[in-house]
Amino acid sequence: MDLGKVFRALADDSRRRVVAELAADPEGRERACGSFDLPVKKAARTHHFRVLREAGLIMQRDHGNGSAVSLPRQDIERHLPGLLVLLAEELGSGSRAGRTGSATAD
Amino acid sequence: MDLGKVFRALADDSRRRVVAELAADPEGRERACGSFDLPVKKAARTHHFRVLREAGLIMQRDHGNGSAVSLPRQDIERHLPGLLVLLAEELGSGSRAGRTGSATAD
DNA sequence: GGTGAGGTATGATGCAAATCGTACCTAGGA
DNA sequence: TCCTAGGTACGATTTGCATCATACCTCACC
Repeated sequence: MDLGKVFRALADDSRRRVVAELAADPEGRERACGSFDLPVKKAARTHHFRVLREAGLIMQRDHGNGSAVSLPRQDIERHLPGLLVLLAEELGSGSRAGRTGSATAD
Repeated sequence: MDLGKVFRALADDSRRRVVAELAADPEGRERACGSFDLPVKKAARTHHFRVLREAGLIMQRDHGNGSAVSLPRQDIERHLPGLLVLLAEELGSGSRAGRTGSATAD
């Protein structure tokens, strides 16, 4: 697992958002690619999913008509322990502060 | 602490190397800025240190004549638990095992 | 005071990445 | 069958970033 690819993938807000939303689901369910509310057009979205895939941060399953992504949690937790929690936390604090009294500005 | 800045900072090999080398020192000592063997000129090195500083990944102390950097370990461990271990590990495995052609980085 | 080494600031340049439009493909429903 | 919706492929454009050369600054040392 290439740390360079991983960090480059996560450097982009849209891509980080995708992984974070997947990580924030306690059930770890698959999500349709179109279900992410990204501020980009279709082509760019496809591009982002490709970058995430090549970094090993998502798995993509093709339905022909549509496709869905999910998180290889075991792989990620083994190679990048703590990362998913981190991303999920950022997501949470972005829309609402839920941390234990630590209001220190990020 | 801005995850975007952190990941963008760590997306660059030279910068990741700096943090990794600092993290790999069990003593957590300060290091002179010039003591890192980076394949770039002075100006680019200054730039990299600035990016790392603004991401909160290093502290820089100025001597007028020279300057030294160190790791705000507590801060990093609190906000990004596990990161330093990860980087130090990459450094260790990178120098021994054949990484994909990164020795020609210039 | 002069010199040299280490850093920084600034402007320019080249490359990689992000985005878009468009064309195309596949599946499902009218 | 035709139409529509979700994805992908490809080319073009733009933006951001890494890098450099150069000039300047600050200190240590002679």
